[in-house]
Amino acid sequence: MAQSNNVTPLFNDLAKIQRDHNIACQDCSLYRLCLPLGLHSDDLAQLDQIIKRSQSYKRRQSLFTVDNKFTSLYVVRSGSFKTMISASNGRDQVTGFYFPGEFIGLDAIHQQTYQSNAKALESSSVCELPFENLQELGKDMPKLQVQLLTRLSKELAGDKSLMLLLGKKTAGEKLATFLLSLSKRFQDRGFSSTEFQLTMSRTDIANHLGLAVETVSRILSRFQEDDLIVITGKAISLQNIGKLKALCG
Amino acid sequence: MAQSNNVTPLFNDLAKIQRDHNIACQDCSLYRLCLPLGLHSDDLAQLDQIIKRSQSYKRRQSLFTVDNKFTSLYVVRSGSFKTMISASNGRDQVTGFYFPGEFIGLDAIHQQTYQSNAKALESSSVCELPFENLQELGKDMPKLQVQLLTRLSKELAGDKSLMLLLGKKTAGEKLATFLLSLSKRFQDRGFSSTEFQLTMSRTDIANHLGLAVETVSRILSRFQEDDLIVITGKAISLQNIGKLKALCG
DNA sequence: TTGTTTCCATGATCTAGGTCCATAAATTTG
DNA sequence: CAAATTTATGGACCTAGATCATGGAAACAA
Repeated sequence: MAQSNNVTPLFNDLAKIQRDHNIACQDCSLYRLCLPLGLHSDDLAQLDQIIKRSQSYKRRQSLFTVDNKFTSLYVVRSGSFKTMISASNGRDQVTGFYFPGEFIGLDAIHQQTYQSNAKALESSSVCELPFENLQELGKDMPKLQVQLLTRLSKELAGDKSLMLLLGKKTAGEKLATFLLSLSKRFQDRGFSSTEFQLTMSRTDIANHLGLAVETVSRILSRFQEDDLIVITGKAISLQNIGKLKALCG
Repeated sequence: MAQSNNVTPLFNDLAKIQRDHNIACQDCSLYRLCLPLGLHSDDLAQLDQIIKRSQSYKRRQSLFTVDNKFTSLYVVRSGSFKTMISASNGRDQVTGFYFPGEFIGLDAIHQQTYQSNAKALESSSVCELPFENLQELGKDMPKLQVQLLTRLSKELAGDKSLMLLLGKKTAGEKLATFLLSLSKRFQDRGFSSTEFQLTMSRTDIANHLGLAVETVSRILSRFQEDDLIVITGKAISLQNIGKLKALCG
């Protein structure tokens, strides 16, 4: 492709990438889901200045790893990430998946070191928010602080639900709940709530839900037999959201 | 006891209770663990004014229940609490236990309604922090905001560890991890790290760890046979913290 | 193109821990 | 205080889902 004799498409792609990455918060399609929500335009301009945009990560590349010094919060701009923590004996737990507009690193604030490994699931990009600058800014911008608290609180509530899932639900209920949670998040982001890509591997899903990979495969096959979903590789289509909801327990 | 002809002990008890409950933040034994950490004394005085102290709850009494309007954060002053969330079919999950100096209700900020039921495990008391006042105060008190963020972040990190426990650990590992987590928290509060009361029922423990009550009983008995612990009803004594740590996985 | 590796699906077996039951101890109530 | 209820323990059995094993399909490298 680099030696293509027609240079226009490549040029356009690059231009588009530039544009997407340098876009100001107020023009960003994620505005509604992201930190600046509710800020006045002059506050927004200040926030804009401290954000480091345009950070790209390839599949499997780490955003940070456990015990790295905590410097910044990250907001997913495009693509997706997973976070993992490890038990002393090597077993690990995928603690979350993160999609555009979602924050990564919130659990690092209290210790000033990152508490997990964060890895890109596909080619992805983030906005980096240096925490010190953010705090500095927050002093004169109460709404920013409220937004941060809200973000943390939301993730906390989500994790409590996940505890219910991990502790009390059957394999089928876990998968149904997981698929609907993804559906909801994609819908909130303006994507289809019924057709999307499972950017994480089956192994990641299994791990996250406290199941074996084999179980995930089997249940997904069963869901397919029951006409609840159609799966083709990583692409999934939810055929009967009502029944899936009923299965969540 | 009310008709005791010697009135002095009762009078003293009441005086003590009064004193304990109205004590100012700066004189509180929980100061080090609580919100005011790092505030200057005039800031502290302001915080003192918005705190509603002296709220007592009896065993089983609710601090709040799901979907109640969120108005305040609570800090445990004495005693202990549990929080629970419910699946649609009645199964529920104990999402946390809370001891003196710990915050309850942080996951309610984002929805403005409480996300769980919070119940006293014994006669307990809390300090109530009306959130609006707290936010108002936070505008001129950056350190207060940082403290709040830190609190949230800490609970978030704890919940991620709990996900690892629920998803990946065996029954024995779960119990060992749980006991050591309590031990650590009591130690931080200046209590014994080896001798304490399990104020929650075996059922609550089982539920929290994603186990059956019977399993909890059996494992605790096994730990006792192996001279790791001594249990007498709700009182527990850790005999071999080293071995317990090794069992955590 | 052909290894090489990673990922996914599915069948066959095994087991940790759940469920069910009975009893005993502790706590609450009247 | 006894009666009633709740809470704790332990045995017998069973099942959901883990583990083991195999083969095929993508993804990746050389």
